[in-house]
Amino acid sequence: MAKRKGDELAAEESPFKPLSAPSAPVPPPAPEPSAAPVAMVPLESIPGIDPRIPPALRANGYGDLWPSQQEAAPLAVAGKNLVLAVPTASGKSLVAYLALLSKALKGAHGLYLVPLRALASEKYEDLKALGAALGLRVAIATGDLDAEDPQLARFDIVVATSEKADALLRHKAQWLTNMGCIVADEVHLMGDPGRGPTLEVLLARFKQLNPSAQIVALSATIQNSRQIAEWLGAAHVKTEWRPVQLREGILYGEAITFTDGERQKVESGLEDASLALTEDSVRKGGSVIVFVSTRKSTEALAEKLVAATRGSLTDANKAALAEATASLKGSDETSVEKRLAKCMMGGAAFHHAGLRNAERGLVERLFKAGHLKALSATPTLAAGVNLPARRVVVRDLFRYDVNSGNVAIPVLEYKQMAGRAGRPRYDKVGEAITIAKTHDQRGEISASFLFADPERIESKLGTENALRTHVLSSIASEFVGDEAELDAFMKATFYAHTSDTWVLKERTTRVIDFLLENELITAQGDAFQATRFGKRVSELYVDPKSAVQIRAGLARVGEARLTPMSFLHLIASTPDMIPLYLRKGDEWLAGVAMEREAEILVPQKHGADYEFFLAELKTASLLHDWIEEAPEEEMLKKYGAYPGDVASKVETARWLLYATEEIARIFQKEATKPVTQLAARVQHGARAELLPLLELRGVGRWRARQLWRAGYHSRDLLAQASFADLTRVQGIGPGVAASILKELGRDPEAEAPAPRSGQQTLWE
DNA sequence: GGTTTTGATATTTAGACAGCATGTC
DNA sequence: CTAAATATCAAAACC
Repeated sequence: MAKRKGDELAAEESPFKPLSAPSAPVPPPAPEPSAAPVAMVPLESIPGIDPRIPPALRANGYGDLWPSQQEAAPLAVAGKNLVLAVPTASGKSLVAYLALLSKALKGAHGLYLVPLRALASEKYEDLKALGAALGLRVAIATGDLDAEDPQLARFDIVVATSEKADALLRHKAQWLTNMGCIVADEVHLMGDPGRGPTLEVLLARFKQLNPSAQIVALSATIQNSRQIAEWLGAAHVKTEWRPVQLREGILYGEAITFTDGERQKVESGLEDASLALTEDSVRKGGSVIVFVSTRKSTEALAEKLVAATRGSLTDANKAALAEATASLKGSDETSVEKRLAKCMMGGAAFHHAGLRNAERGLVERLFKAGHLKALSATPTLAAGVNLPARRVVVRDLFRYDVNSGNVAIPVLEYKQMAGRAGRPRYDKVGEAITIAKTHDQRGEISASFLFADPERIESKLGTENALRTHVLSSIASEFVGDEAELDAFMKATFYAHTSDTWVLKERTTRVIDFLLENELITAQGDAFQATRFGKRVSELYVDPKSAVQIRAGLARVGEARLTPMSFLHLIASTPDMIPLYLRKGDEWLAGVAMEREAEILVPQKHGADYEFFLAELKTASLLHDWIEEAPEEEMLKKYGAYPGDVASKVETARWLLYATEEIARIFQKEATKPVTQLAARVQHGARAELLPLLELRGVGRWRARQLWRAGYHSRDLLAQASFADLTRVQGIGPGVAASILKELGRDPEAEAPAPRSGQQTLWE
């Protein structure tokens, strides 16, 4: 048990004593998680566990059951419904795996739902290894990852994002309707206004489709996890235990005061609080993540963090970082990458969603391996893949919100960031530290974050936005055939479980009206049926509002001067595309608006909405530059965007253009061709002239452009080239050249010089 | 004379799922 | 409408 230093002082000054205002009493500290040896329970002693499971787990590095798992594991194995509310990194995945594997060994299928694609990969790797040891087949299904086999039905366990699972249900994947076990990871996400309703509807649907299926919901510790358990008819297990003890504290001046009352001086010569906290920990062999509220802060801070990390780099660290930095420079070198490389050489890095996925992954790997000593990050890192640090500094507890200025971040979010502290196997304790600038702030932070309970989570299904898409999908997938069935389904949701349903009823009626008016569904008496349009919209997984807007735009095709910009703006004006921010220097967009007026398919917005129109145009303009092969660095500057932003806009555009193409197939056949071509251009980021070359395997935008420059303007011209000529083209090596010729029906082996020893060729 | 520091003022603000059918430098 | 950190630019201090 921690010894209290300076009790007297603590009694007077500790921010953890009750505050003066009796109306807001500070709850007493939670019982200390015991750092003492804990009673582990062997896997083999779980009642009824299949004897094949424990050895498979042990072979994959899992040990005995931690206290946090001991109550839940037997329930999971016995096939019971379960809501497990535990802190991050306390081993809740293992409980889910136990449930899935137990069911699968009995021949029932399992589904593991996650909110992030990166998380899907992580869980898939885990389960694949376990499955291999048990003779079970595991697959992954997300928007951007190969489902190894389109016949997902053949797999015993499928890992999927909730949206992907929802999409599969809309396509009436029969195998999904008789799942034996459904795991919902991070169920507290049900309270997210954007994506929560999908998870909620999905769980309600599974409950309806197969009431005997086992549901295991994993949650962060939230106030009303019991309520979720009641809704799901599940046992509720809540623990605070963590394998690595977590200490939360507040830095004020030069010392940290922890919630147990202990004080600790920060040893550093650096002035700035975040830097001092970093140097203090890194010098003692620790690692640090500093959470801040903006991307810019993340970069500015990382540049300064170097002062705190550089001194602690070993030669091995330096070598690894030098190698990694070199790989970074291999790609188009943008200023963000230069900046990142500079930080990395000093042992620190920044991490936010503006980085490309590869860059984010690189930073994560280097930090995990201990080569990077400190990271500054936006909340991406708190919700994403498992990336712990010995010390977590939550620097910014407020974040800008468009509606209300700077607002305190949710307690749940603070807890998730704090929960990243403590690396199992490396650290005895993890520290989560916030910074107080004034004496008063200490008390405020303590009461509002460290000792505060995370918020309740509330269903966000009651908004028309959420209902529009889910009511349509219910009807289109024939889960619901009339008003009574719709009511019955709505009554089975978490929303209905927690609130009066009259609001829901009223909004549902309005949504039905919207769907009827726009001919997404038809009604005969009380019975509903989706139109061809409605069915397709549901399957395409776009917001019905987007689809209606796209249809309206397509109807004007004859009146406008049709260019790529016409369609790019059409999709950018859709609620499924989040537009780029409008910034100070963006006045040029007004000019574009004038020039392009004849090309725009959507009626221009005026007055107060003019800025929205310009923001849509900005997004469309970025996509237009992309397909005109504008140099990336130039684009990033022009739009104030990051590489990751371009990638995400391109991804969304591809998806919406496909939807546009399909909608055109129904209503405006003559528009399909230009849209198909545009979609290909967006996919590759290239002008139309390169499209034939881009169909070749191994040829992307860069190689295609090089081939074009070398005079190969068509596949025919290319087919006549000699192997030697091709290899002289910038970016085309012997391997690619051979593959191109082979694809064009030539026999490169006859022409190619014998491959040098050790060099791999494509046709071996 | 040129450079750095200081200070007032202007500017900006987290994240990321989905179709379908195969592969960038 | 709200806030705070960072960027920017000009003036002042410094070498």
